[in-house]
Amino acid sequence: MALASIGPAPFPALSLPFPFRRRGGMSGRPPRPRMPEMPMEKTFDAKTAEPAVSAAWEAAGAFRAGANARPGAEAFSILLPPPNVTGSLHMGHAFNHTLMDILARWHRMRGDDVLWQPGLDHAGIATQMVVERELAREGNLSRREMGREAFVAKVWEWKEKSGGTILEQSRRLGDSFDLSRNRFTMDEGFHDAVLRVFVDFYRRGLIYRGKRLVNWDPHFETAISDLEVEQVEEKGHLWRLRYRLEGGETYRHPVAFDAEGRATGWEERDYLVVATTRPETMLGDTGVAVHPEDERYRHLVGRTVRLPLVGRSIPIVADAHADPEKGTGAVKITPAHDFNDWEVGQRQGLRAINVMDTRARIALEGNADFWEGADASEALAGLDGLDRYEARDAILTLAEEEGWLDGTDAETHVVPHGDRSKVAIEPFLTDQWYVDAATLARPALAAVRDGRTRILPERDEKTYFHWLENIEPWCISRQLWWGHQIPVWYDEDGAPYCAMTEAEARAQAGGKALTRDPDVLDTWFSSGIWPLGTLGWPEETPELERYYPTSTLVTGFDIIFFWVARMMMMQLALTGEVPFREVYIHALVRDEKGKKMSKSLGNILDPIELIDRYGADAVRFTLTAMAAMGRDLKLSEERIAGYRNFGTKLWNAARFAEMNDCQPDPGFDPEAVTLTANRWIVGETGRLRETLDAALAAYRFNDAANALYAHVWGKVCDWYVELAKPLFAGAGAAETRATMAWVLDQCLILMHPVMPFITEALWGEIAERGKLLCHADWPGYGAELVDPAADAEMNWIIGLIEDIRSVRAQLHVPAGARVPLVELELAPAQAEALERNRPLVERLARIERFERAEAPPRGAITLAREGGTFCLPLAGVIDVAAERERLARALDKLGKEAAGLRGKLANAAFLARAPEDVVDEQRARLEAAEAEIEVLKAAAARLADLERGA
RNA sequence: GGGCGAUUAGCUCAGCUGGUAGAGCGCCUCGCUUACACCGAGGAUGCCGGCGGUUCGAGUCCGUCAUCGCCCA
Repeated sequence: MALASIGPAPFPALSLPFPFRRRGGMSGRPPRPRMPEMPMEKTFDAKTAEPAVSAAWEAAGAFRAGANARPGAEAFSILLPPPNVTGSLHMGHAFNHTLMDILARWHRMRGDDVLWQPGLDHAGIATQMVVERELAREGNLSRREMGREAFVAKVWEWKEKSGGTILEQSRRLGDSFDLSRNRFTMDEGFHDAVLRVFVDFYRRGLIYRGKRLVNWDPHFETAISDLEVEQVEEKGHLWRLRYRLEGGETYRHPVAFDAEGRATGWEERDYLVVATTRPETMLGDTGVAVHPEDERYRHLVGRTVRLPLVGRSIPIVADAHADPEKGTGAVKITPAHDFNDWEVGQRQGLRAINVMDTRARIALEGNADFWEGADASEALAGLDGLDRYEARDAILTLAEEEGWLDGTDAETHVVPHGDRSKVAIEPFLTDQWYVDAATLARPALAAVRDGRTRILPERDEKTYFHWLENIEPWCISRQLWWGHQIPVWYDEDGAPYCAMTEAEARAQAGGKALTRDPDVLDTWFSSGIWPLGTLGWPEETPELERYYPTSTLVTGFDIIFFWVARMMMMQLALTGEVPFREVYIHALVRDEKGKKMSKSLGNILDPIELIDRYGADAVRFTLTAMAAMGRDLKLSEERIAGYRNFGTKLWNAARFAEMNDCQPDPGFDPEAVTLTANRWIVGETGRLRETLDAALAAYRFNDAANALYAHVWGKVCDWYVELAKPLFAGAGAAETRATMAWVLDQCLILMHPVMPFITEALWGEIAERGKLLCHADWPGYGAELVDPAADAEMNWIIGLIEDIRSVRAQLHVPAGARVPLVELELAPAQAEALERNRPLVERLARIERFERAEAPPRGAITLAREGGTFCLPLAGVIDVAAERERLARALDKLGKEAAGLRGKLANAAFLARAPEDVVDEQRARLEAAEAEIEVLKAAAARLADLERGA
């Protein structure tokens, strides 16, 4: 022991200074003897220690791919979901990163070849938005004014300047990713890989161009994919418009009904009433649909109506899309501005007339499609150029004036909105590029179905299947400037040439003049190849060979579709191999009331602020402890404070060890210790390692955190440290000191993945070490360290101490008073146990002396324990009434338990059908309960005597 | 409308394969016993949402209803 106490360090000094270490190393001086005048502080100072620990890790290159890998190690690779360049660390990242970091550190300590790959996403629309806003604030030219090239240059400039702060912030959390391998989705190599995928998919027919309705974002003036659309419920109106029948047609329309719903009154009409939530789109109407079985309108199918305002003659068609129950049962059809209407139009052969521009303003001038069959009018001219909502009002006003507004009803309905712009999406007819997602989905489904990739929790596997089974073509072109420009060139006739470079495209075109498609790719198209792209694909790099497929993907449920499913599809299409073997999907971090954290609600907890206040370890431990699989976590600051206290507890246990000269002994053999308490805590440590590994292997992070907490606080601090105090004064002092040092070292090692900073700091604080803690060997011991005899003995002793304390407290024995303990009956095993551990009981239960007696002294309190009966002679000291109550409470509880057990054991079916060991267990419990009842009854009787006598 | 999930101590939640209901915080009573007051000792608190079923045995499995939440349309 006491190895470091004199002379030079037992290990060659580390090449890395520990600025947080006060002894040795710090100022370049050789290690000095212990300096009792400089004890550890009472609390861990996270603010100063964390940067120092980070610096030590970095100086050592501790997180480089393969660091600390043993020869022939298995690879463990994990990808950081690349945050947006514009991003900053929020609680969701903190949670996500903490879980990944735990896995990475755990595997690294186990000697696996760990690669944790970090990087950033260019995040097309989000970044373009941020930079545009910046430009406006600084009074610069707008995007359009400066032009594409200059704008993109600005974005790059901005990215260099302020992008990637999130990775800096991640270091505060302790993220152990390999920053030397940092990648960006717009890096040159990555860009080439993205284009290659496009070209490859194009050639294989997996990417195609199509003219169809897309979700158009009028704010950003770009197409977006289905996933980027949010359905928002809104209060709106249903307007009824009258479209006049052509050719002087009239019909009888039912207007009065009897109780059974039969028509009893009719009126003669020369018009059809259509109901709509979007009157402004009527300019593009090319039909009216009624349900084929709707008796009210059946006879009108095939006739035409005249579109008000426009004068276009449009047919009445029979289509099941028209719901007789909704509105008037007749619905206007605008194929160019509504997804359902588009379908109807396709089925019924109706024209699609686009009446808006890219900003969702009415666009009639020069609109040949529109004017075909329409009558020019002043009213129409007045609508041209109006915003869609202004146009709505104008049209309604005209309808009222002209008498074709039939009526208005209030209605709530669901309106699609852009998830970034928050404006209503306009279904818009354009040419876009699509990925044939259905084809790509098949292998992605198969890979999860046959277990090549496992998705946890299972529930999310279902979500994944459901989405892929019903997948729609993926629109990947965006009318933005920031992103990977689509590698397609067109000749004068509009024929496309897809190639990696313009030169190649020109060669394909036979030298014709070409212009490049101005659009860029959906951000998710490039992040979709994150696994391959970061490892150097399409080159056959050693990293690709070593780390692909990656081991685990840890990510939130909100990007299962956006990212996880698409990575599966794309990687499989490119290599035939899955991108990851396991996917762990975690839930959302919410505020303490369960609300989603959002800027507008102002309920954001900023992880950096919390780290400043409580330290990164506390934040990490909290997130880990709350990470029950698949459940959202409600984060409260109190909880974080609680786990900060936990760190302090560990710190003080180490401080206690230091004050008592417990130095790690490299030759310590945990199996060789002899004292019961030492054998017991060694066994507990063995159990912890097994529990912890099992929990981490199963992604049961909360189980891991709770096991650590229960061990460190509940076992080591509450009991072992207290037990060690008397032992330090006795014959086993040396063994106990060594065991204490070992136990604490094991705590540091096992806690390190979750609380890396405080453990690394303590590791350096306690002794000179050959290695950083983050590279310490993960132990392989387990339950073989458990000595059942020592375990049973210690638990019996602990139970006895607890009983005595409980009695003392309940009977208001002054906390400082020492009392005698009288042994009445004691089985041989228990007698030996007590004999061996007398000093522990004496100190922890505040016993004055041990006595033996045949019968309980008058006025004594009786304690019944398995294998022994004790008394505390407290006559005169105790509160008799309180004791009566205590006994009554105890007897009541035991009585209930015994009754339950008796009932069970009297049940013939139970005896016949339950497994033998269960039956035996119940019998043993009944016996124990009955024995205790006897003892307590006797005690109650004596107490009654005492009360009568007194 | 379709799918998924939740309902357990005052609060926030664990409870994996059915076999004595747990944790943290909060609360109450004591306590500066030299590791720790970011602490220690002790204590109180549960028709495990309702109903029905399977089982020797159900918080745990099945059905159903209610309430809440999320995703998709």
